[in-house]
Amino acid sequence: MPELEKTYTPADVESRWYQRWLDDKCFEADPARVSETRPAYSIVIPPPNVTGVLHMGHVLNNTIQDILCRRARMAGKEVLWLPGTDHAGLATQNVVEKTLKKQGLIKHRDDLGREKLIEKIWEWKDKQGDIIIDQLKKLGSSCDWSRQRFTFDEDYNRCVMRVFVDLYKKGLIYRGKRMVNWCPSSLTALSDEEVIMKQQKGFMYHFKVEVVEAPGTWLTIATTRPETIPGDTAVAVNPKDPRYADLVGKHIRRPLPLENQASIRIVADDHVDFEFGTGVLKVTPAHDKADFEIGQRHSLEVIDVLHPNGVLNELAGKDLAGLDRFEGRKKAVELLTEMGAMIKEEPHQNNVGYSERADVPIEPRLSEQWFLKYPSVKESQEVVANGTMKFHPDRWAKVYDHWMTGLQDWCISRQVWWGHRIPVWRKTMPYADLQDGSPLERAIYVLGETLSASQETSLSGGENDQSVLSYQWLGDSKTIEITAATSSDKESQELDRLGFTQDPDVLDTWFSSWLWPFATMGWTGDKAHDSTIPTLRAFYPTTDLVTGPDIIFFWVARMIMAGFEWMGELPFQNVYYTGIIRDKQGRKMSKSLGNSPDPLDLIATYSADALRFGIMRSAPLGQDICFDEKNVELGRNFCTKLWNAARFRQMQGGEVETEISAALLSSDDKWILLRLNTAIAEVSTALEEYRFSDATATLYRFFWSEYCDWYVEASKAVLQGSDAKRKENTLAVIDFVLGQTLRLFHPFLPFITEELWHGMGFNADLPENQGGKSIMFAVWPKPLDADELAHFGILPEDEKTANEKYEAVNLGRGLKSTFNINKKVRFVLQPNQELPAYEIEVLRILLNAEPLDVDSAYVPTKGTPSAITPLGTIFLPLDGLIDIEAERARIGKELTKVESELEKVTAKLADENFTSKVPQKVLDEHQLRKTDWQEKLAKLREMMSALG
RNA sequence: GCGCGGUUAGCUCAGUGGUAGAGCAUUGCCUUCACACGGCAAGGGUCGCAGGUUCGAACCCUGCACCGCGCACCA
Repeated sequence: MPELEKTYTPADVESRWYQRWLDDKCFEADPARVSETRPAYSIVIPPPNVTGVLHMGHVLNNTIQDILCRRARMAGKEVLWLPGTDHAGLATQNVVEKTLKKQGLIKHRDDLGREKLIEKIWEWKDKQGDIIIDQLKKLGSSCDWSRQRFTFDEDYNRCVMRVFVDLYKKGLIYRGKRMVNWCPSSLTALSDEEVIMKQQKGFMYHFKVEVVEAPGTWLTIATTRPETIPGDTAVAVNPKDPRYADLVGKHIRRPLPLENQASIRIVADDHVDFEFGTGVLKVTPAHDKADFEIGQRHSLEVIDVLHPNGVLNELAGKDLAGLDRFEGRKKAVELLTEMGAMIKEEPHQNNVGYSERADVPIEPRLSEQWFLKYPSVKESQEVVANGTMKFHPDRWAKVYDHWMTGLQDWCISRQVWWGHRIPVWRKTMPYADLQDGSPLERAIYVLGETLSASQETSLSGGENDQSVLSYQWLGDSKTIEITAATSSDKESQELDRLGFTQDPDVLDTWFSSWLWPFATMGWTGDKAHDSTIPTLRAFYPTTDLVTGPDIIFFWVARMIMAGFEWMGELPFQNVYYTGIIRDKQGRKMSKSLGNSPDPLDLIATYSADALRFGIMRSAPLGQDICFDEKNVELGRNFCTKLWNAARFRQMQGGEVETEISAALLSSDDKWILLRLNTAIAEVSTALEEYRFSDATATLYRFFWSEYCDWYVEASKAVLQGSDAKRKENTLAVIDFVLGQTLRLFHPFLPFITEELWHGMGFNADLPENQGGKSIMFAVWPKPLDADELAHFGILPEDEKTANEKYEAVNLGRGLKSTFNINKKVRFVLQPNQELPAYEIEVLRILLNAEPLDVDSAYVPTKGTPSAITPLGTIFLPLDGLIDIEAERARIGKELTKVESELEKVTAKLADENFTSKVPQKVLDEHQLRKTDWQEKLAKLREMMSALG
């Protein structure tokens, strides 16, 4: 056995083993190895942004995935943990643009232009993109890096294109002019999910307007956005509101812009709540979703007074034009005040939608965008509702169901450059020109003859290449607008060549992410071909998904729908939702607060194992995690303890023993084997139920208190003794327990367990693929079954035997502590049963007694402290140092407690209400308790009177 | 407004009807030949509040309060 270093140096060990695992291809999944006896287990990683750096959320999430994967490997499964990164459209473009600006290379992205900027981003990606991957490796993540994917790599892009065209063909994707969430900072449309509502403290402004038909009659309007008054094209009241009934149909004079105080209609609309404000609503169809709808109902004009970047335009009037929307608000208030229209402004709290990414208020804006009607909704909703797919914790199923019930079409187009470009081309041309064109054009021409006003047809007819053409005759019936959507490279090149213009927009990042579980496995969309792809066949659907509940709509729900739509099957069987990491004060960790520790610093200080253990220990199922560095420190301490316990074993010498002789087992041996059984069962169950903090708690308790504090200390009676045979047997027990323990720990602490596995020689004599090469393939422990326990002669009551001994030790130590004795000291035991020499020796060692006299006839000096234990009475003779008062006080205190407990239980048993209704088992328990307390009381009284 | 989660020792949390628990922190003692990143021991809780069910409630029911989150939303 090679000797273990006195101190553990994780940095060296961790990098050395990680490299070794890579070299040995330990993480690589082989579909060919999957069989009935070797089932597949798979996870796809939630791909971190390419620009990202590892934060505590990643640590939590990936540690959990790694634990699941490593445990699955040990359970004999063929494991695929498929890694990769997300191109993260807008976020990445922002980061690169910002950097280029900082470097003074550009002032605006237009300085570079679309193609050049995309080139720059690719450069950035190639240079910076793998940072987070390297960081995941530092954490110990056992991903199959040979299969690493990127949501914008060539094959992946093809998947996205194919899916788009497929949905387009199915009529689920459409283009339309709608009110969308517009981000004035990023200058793009956003989906509803990317808008977060924030509570705002602002003002409600009340201003008056005069009714045109009845001069002198004024209406008061309440608004939070006076800067949009120039865009007002009506005011609305509730049709049932008696206050304004006679004004409907009349007009008011719009106060702004000053140079164009148009007369606008008073309309009646149910949307208006007459309790709110003054019951009069200004209607700005261009800048409010509800107002837009009112506008539709009443055919109102739409006046857009804002530039896309949130600056007021010329339609806002000369006073406001050129001002930012917030400055414009102040200015509008000033103008209203000057003209005497302002009545009051009062503080007002309302909710404003913010762009999640840019953190600025969004503007509802009418624009032409691409929308998707979600596919496979019904199956997706059902699969979770009926429990076929399980959410952990399951309360998220309700949240999911609620969202799925109220699905709104998804705005999938983004006005940025970095992303999958919408594969739609357009060209307007005289129909006649098609006749002499390219084969494609001629084909269109031929089809065109049969076209009515607008029609769709498939172009290629090929099975793989999907494309669809649609036509729209323009007014003169001689010109047509041709729209082509295609996922074929060849066709898109042809379209470019023919002067078709591709749609400038790119797709929402999540439109690629939702294909992740199958697009990463080689999916092409060609059913015949896909059914032959070994990876897809073996590993889809995946087993578990581990993610944060914050992306349940963004990602999880959409992946489920995509899974059904293109694979005809759910994408994963279980979804585990992690908690959100908070700091000690309960605040969410964020860059801006600077309260998120750098995981790499933590790894450098405490080791990756320590970080993993620390975070798992504080991550209960379904709760947010309150992160405290103390937990990582504790993880480090735990690793040190493990290291030293292994060293202790090594210092006892001898080879690794495997044969345990039943005949030579001590009560302590039997006890630790039973405790190990319990630990194995608890950890296994906890992992199956995704209760990671419970699993670590069990490991901690078992190893630290049960194994180290009790078992190892007790077995020193044998190890320091002279019986070589017994010593050898105890070492065999220790080796067995340590070997099993290392296995149990491995998913949590991959590095140190691997180091010790080899350092202790546990790998020797094991087959290559079952622990010989790496502990990660060692068989997961299972508790000794009834036959094995019988073989070793272990009975359930053996646990009690040892426990009684340990209780006696506790009480003896308590005596010592009470009297401030901290040296080896003489104890006397008056036993209530026959005790073997071995047990007495264990007691002596654990009590640190010198000597421990066993004497049934012992007569203590008056005032000798004593304790009643399950093994008899223990005395601590203090020759000459007796403090009778102190002992009397101690016993007195205990007497009080015992008396009150006895009183309670006696009262209960005397109550007929209790005794007549309670089950027999509970009654027996109480009876027993009563007897115990009575016995104790008697002994204590005896002790008290012995004090004189 | 609707929904979800939480409220137990100074802190972080276990504990789904029968004697209130763990780790950390605190305090005291101990450098004993695996480990001071250690060992031994001690103190510390009317289980958010108010009702109810029950022989018995931290646990089940009702209401309330506070903290956090999600959805919706009235200008």
